[in-house]
Amino acid sequence: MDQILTQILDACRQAQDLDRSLRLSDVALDPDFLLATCEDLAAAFHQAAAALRARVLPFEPPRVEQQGAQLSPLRRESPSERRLSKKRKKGAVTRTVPAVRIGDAVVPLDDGYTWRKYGQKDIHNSKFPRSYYRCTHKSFYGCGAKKQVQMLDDDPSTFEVTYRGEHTCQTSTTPLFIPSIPVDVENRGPVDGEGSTVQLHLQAMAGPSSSSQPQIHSWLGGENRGPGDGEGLSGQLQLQATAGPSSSQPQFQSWLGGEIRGPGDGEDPSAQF
DNA sequence: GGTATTTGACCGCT
DNA sequence: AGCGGTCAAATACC
Repeated sequence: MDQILTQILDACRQAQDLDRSLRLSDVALDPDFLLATCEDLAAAFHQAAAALRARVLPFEPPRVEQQGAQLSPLRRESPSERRLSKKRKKGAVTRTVPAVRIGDAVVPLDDGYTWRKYGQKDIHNSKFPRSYYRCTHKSFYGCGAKKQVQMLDDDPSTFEVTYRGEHTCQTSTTPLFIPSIPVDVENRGPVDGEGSTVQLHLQAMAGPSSSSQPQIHSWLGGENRGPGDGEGLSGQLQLQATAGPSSSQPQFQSWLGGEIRGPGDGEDPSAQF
């Protein structure tokens, strides 16, 4: 548990650092810096939340649409996908995952498991290669879980992730894409003696799907800048941090929109994220 | 030295 | 025959 608390506190410190940076204004004018920082923050809180879920909830596989389920009308199968779907084995499940930038690399949002890459292939009629991963604990626990990751041709900010097999290992953290429970973490640390409060609120927002929405936005310069624009987005992860008791406005807001395809959209919003 | 990643080759399915 | 999925040797990284 100490390790989880350390993760949370580290994330909180990052948020406080950003708060200070924003007050200094210079770096606050750099959208690239802000985007990178927000994404780092999101990843840090995400990992802490995953670790907490691993403690709170028993093991549960990712709640995702079943393979072969009808796709959203906004997301038609490409020829290659149609071909692949014929070949996919029964039981495989696919979902779209927002991309996050970690350093120079763009990777799918962490799903809470640890994976080992064992292959990569260029796929016919796809611009981007497909990567193949298996559970890191395959050798130790004989865990047969695998996943395939591929960037979408028409939306490089989104990855299509296909899961196969089930995790039999117990050491992996519980996946992030499980029924949402609001997580509120308050850290009333002695920073600057002001009793700064950093709140993390992860919540799923129900609504009609809209795959045309960009997946990740910086709060500066984007078309979608806040909750108002978020209406109608499905499966959004909201990360909002406020710092300082005297703040009359949020210091930053990062919106990560992870649309989840399939007929389940809107029917069972609690199953998203 | 151990572990993870890369990448060409191989195999099975359609 | 073409393609996707996996293997395994080579390489990189810690």
